[in-house]
Amino acid sequence: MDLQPSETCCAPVTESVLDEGEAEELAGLFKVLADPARLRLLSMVATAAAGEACACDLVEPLGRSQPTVSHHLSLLVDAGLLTREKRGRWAWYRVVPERLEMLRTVLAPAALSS
Amino acid sequence: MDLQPSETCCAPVTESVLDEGEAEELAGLFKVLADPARLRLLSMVATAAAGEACACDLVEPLGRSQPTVSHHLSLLVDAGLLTREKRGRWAWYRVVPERLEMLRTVLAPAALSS
DNA sequence: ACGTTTCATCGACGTCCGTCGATGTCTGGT
DNA sequence: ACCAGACATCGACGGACGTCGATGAAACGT
Repeated sequence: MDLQPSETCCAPVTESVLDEGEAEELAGLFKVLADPARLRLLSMVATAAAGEACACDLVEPLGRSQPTVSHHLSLLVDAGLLTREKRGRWAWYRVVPERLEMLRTVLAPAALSS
Repeated sequence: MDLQPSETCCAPVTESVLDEGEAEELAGLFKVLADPARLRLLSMVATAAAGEACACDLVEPLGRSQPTVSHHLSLLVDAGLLTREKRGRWAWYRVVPERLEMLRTVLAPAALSS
């Protein structure tokens, strides 16, 4: 389930009715954000010093097991919201601002109302 | 599960680390958007003429049963994304732009990077 | 008063998903 | 070569959720 390819998924929800495909793709993206653990991980990485965070520093503050944290981070990466870079034994994560911007665009209000 | 009361849930995800409560509340909101049927309903109401749509006009284009459509609309209303007004035998729905704007704010990039 | 229409609610079923312990994989140090 | 540490993957369990048919509630027309 890799969502990255289509960087510009859909027009704003308020602009035209989404077809099944667009809706499915967008829903998949929102589904990744629809979990408190993943939202906190995203938030932790976003606010980390130097703009990146090591997975080793996320397990304890999140309060979940290491496999669970790894699982959630993988989903965030697959959704294009984070990037993973392995350096030595550690994995470093960064947010992808363009991806957040894309979601903001989708939620934008109608440009002009009739 | 009524989410309306707190109109301004959280600071942007990129600003400070969300605590469990904020994350849970935000996740609940995104969960409502994390379904293709609900996204299409939201889109249909948003693009409807006069800014409102009758439930009777949403069942057929969505391609789901009437109870299912009603269920999804109720979730959207509970999440504060739609309002419902009953006029006679019909139920009319409108989008709540402030709610979408709130979500856009949460996804906003950091104001300034170090 | 009765039937019809519109919509919400209920109960049930199947599937998806978050979670964990156990295990595998790779890296670096001794 | 061996061990230890960091992380990903696997398999399994339990709960949450989308879906539908059946039913309930309310409003309108005749």
